[in-house]
This record gives sequence, structure tokens and C-alpha cells, in this order.
Amino acid sequence: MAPTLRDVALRADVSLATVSRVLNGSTRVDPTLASRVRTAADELGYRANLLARGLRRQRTDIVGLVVPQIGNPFFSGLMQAVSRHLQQSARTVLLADAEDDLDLERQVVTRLADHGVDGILCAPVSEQESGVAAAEVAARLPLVFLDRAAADVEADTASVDQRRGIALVVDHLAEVCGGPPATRLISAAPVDSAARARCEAYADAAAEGRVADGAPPLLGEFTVEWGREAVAGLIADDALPQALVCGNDLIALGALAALAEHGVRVPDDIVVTGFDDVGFATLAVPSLTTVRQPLDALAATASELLEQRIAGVEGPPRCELLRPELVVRASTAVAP
Amino acid sequence: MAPTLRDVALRADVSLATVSRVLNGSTRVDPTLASRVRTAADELGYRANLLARGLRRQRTDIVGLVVPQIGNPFFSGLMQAVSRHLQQSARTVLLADAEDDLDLERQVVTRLADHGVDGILCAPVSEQESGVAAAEVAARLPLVFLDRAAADVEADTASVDQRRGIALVVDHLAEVCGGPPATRLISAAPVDSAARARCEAYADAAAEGRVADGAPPLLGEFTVEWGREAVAGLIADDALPQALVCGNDLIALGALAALAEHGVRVPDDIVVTGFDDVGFATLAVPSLTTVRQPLDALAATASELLEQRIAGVEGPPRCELLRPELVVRASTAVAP
DNA sequence: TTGAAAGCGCTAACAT
DNA sequence: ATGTTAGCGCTTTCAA
Repeated sequence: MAPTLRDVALRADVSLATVSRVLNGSTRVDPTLASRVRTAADELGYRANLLARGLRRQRTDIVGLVVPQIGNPFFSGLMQAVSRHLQQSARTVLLADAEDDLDLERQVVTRLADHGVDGILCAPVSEQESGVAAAEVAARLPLVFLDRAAADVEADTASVDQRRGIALVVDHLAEVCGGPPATRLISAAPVDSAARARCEAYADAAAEGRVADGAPPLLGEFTVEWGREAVAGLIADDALPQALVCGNDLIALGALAALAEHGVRVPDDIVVTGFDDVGFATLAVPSLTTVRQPLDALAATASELLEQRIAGVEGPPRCELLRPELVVRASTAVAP
Repeated sequence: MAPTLRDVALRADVSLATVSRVLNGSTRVDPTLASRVRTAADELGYRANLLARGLRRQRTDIVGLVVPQIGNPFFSGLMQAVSRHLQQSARTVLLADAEDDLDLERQVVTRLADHGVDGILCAPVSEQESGVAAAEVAARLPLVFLDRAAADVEADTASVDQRRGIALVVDHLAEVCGGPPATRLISAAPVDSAARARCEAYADAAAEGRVADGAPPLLGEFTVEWGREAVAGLIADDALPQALVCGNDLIALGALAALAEHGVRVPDDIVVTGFDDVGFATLAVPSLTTVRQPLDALAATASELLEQRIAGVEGPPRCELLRPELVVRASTAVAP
């Protein structure tokens, strides 16, 4: 069996409490005893049982992170950024993938809470329907939304200003096209808050005449496949506009692939934009103009909000909105 | 405070033991009592405290998964596959990224063990140097290597036959080139076992004259950047061969990008292969010929090995070797 | 079948 | 400064 505090205490010939004190550095203890304890612990290869500690302290130093789709590189990037930030606070991160499934999301969120995590960071699958599970868990422990939010839940949120991101794209397109271009939006159904914000911002731009788009947006999923399919449809209908505004980079990459397959040249025949700035955006041919979400700042902000709640800070929900940035690449590089 | 077993017992007017029995479905209990308990639990919104349960049972139903680099889509795919498999066994997965860092790897592996996970799946950062931490933890609880292994550790391993993968590539290249082609290997330094196996298999093929390569392999990292850089170097030296064998898809994608930038046509001027078959391999221009690793089978096999060890199966280390598959795409599609 | 009670390993009052 | 002890919430003998 693994050695316990008791074993260390016996070997160092001190009480359990002393061992605990030495190993946690809480109270002052006699240096002689302390070194005896440390030696004993080393010799035995003692490791604290974090379950017992968590049970006793009512605090585990674990936080849960729930993403909607680990397969989307934006979210694996976010995971990495969050892990890094929390590692520094000596926290363990318990990661879960909801696989874009509401039931699974509810399950994993509940399970995390049952495991005694100190708090949860969550990018909810659905703005409207993730709320029930989220509200349930938010009643038990601190919950902070990141990147996306769920309606009707009193929780802090750290996200990126999606509307501004779309505005950046629209303005850029107007500039390279020398006036409001004929565009079409290919995005995901506005199930999550980010998708909705992007759609709405685009619709507003169209209403204001900053882009010329009388046709309805093409709404599917945030996947390469959907980007391909949507473009294939447009080509089949001979309905390609001047510019394609894609709801995220995966869609844009699919769109570029489909355009290339059909011999449509980008940016000469049509220009294309994405959203997120995932690593592969630079690799696409042509490289993809897109909106960069500040991953690191997002992770830092969300972590900070959560830490404060865990530390017991009360108050109304806070919403931190970060600024995205336009990254211009070859997919919109039209000759003047 | 969250309701405990005690609260449920009080409300249902039975003993703690009875509540526990009902909720775990272990022993037979009177249906009347059982329903009373269930009602009480529902009304209180009772949730079992998994820390307490774990402490008592000495089993948490959590397994840890340690990957060397979450940013590599091969590993995020592996994570997803493993999560899915373990979810079915009613297990929670505690995920950790070692960020290609031996110290960090050691830390996270130890931390997982401290958190009382029932077992650990690990793709070690280094074949030689991950061993110490791995052996340490393997002495405490079941450890299974997946995809990669560490030397000098008695542990089960589930991996893919890398040598066979390289053989598939080499044979394919010989076929499309009409004889042993002049090739060059661009891969990662043989720090991990997979990288080493790929290098060795390639060296063997060269020694056997199945490819013509007198120059040393270009060894860096499994990243897009390295692929770019290596190819830029070859171009600068005017040393491009007939075919580039890349150690993984990231390198190959970087290579394709660099070739495109310099106006070298693939597959007309040079052919290129990858390894892993990550999602973006189909999106590259041209799409990438590569070796598909059976992610799902890998996850299933590793999970199964671990489950058996957790269940107490003894015996010498088992090594399961899975077969990879060649996926031919445009990057090697030379006209006859 | 049900209940009482011990104890998983640890921390934090409290007492010395 | 150190030790003694109660108890975190649960499961599981053991007795009834």
C-alpha cells in the first residue's frame, strides 16, 4: 500500500498534525522536527492523498473545462491556453468534450461538479438550451462562460466581441472591393451565442447597405464539410457572389477547397474570409484572411473571473468583452 | 450546503446504509423503502460526493490521459477517441498536456496519480527520458502507453506499426516513380519511439536500395514550421529530390506550403507524403498522401489493456501493434 | 432485509 | 510549538 501521513508520522516519531503542518508549510514548526519529517516522507516516497485532502478541505484545486467540440482547433487551442494559465495557479484541469451534444454536455458538467471541482469554465453548446444544466450547476459552484454564453444563467462571461469581428471583415471587404461588395454569409445555425452574434452582425451590415446581400445566409455547422457543401451548392446554382464571409475558419477552409476543385480562383474571382485564426489558416492556399480571437487573453480573463468567484467574491455577473483583430492574408488580396 | 447521504436518510427515515444500498443498487432492499429513498434523494437533488466515495472505495473510476502535444491534431483526435471509449465505461477522463516538456510531463503524471486515478494512458514525450517518471508511477498504479512507448518500463503498450507505415510509403513511391526514387526524409529528432521507428524504417529502406538517399535525414520537430524551414533549406541548396518523405502530416503541410511559395509544383516536380492522416491532410493543396493511423482502434486497444490491468489482470507486459493504412491522394498522383 | 459503527487519509480546532 | 481528536461523506463489514 501507498504510505500515508500516519506512516510518515510513525517513522519521524511525531504526531500526524506535525507532519501535516510540515508538508503544508502552514504553521511554524521546530526545524529539527521538520527535517526529520521531510526525511521520513522522502524515504517512504510519501505522496499526499488528494481525495482525502479534498474531502477534508472542501476544496480540490481542480477546475473543469468543458468545450463543445475538441475537434475544432479553435477549442483545442483554447484548452491549451486555459491549461497553461491554470497550471500556474497550481490547479489541475479536468477537461471534457461535449461533442456538440446537449445531453452529453449536461452529463459531463454534472459529473465534474460531482467530482468536487472548485469551479467550471464552459463554452456552452447552445445559447438557449444549455441553460438548464448550466443553471443547475451554477447553483452548486462557480461557473464562468468563456467564448460563448448561455441565456438565463447568472454567470460571469469572458468572450470576444463577435459583432466587432464581423464589422472588421465587412469594412475590409468594402475597402478591397472598392465599395459595398456582393457577399454571402456561410455560417453555422445560430445555436450558440457566437454563431448568433456573427449572423446578426452580418445581417445588420447588410441592412445598413455595407454589404450587398439580398439572399438568406447559408447556415449549417462549423465544419469543413459544411463549407465545402455550401460552396458546391452556390456553384451549382451559378450563384457565387464577389465575396464569401465564412462564420469560422473551418467553413472557410472547406469553401476554399471547394472553390479550388471547381477552378474558381481566390482572390481573383472571389474573395473569402474566415473567423478564429486557427493555425491552419496560414497554410490554406491561398492563406486565409480572418479574424483573430485573442485566445490567451480569453483564457486569462475567464480564469481570472473564475478564480475570483472561487475566492468568494460576490456581486452581479460580469461580462468581459475582448477585442478581436483582423488578419489580412492572401484570400482577400485583390490587385488594386 | 449540498445535501449528503445523511440528509437523504433523515428525510426517508432510514439508515445511511440503506440509502447507500438503494443508490448503488448493491444489495436487495425492500421496494417500499427503496422508493422512499429515491423520492427523498430526488426532492433534495442529492448528488453523491465522488471524493468521499473514492476515498472509501479506493477507486475513483477516473483515468488519466497524458498527451505530449495537444496542439498536434493527431493527439487531439486521439484524446477524442479515448474520451469516447472511456465514457462508455462510465469513466471520467482527466486530461493532461505535457507540452513536449519532460518536467511538465513528470509533474502532470504524478499529479494524476495523486488525484487517485485508477490508471493512466500515456503517450510519452521521450522514449529514453520519460522512463523514470513513468516507472515511478507504474509502480503505484496501472500505466499503459499508447501510440508511443518509453524504454525500460514494464507496461503494456498499444501502438501502430510505424515501420510498416514507412514501408507502405516507400513501396508506393517506388511504384509511382517507376523504381527506387531519389528521396529525402524530413522528420522529427528520434526522441519519441514513433519518430525513431519511422527514421529507422526509412534508413533500412535506404540501405536496401528501395529508395535512393545518400544524404542524412533532416531532423527537427513534428511541426508545420519545421517542414517549412527544412524545405526552404533544400530549395536554397538546390537539393530537392524526387520525393519528400515527411515524418508526419504537420511537417508535410509545412513542406507543401514552402514548395508552393517557391513555385515548385506538387506532384509534377516533386511528390510528398505525410504520416498520421490528420483532418487537414485532405484540405492541403494538393491533398496529401499519407499513412492513416487507426485512431479508434488505438484508443480501444489501449483502453482495453488498461481496463484489464485495473481489473487486476496480472502478467507480463503486452504490446499490441496495429496496422496502419496508406491513403493515396493528390500529392503523389503523378501521371503515368 | 436493515441498522450501527468503523474507517478510508487528511486537516483544523482545540488543548497542552 | 506540538499533540489529540473530531469529522469531511461515503461504503461496508458485522450484528441484529
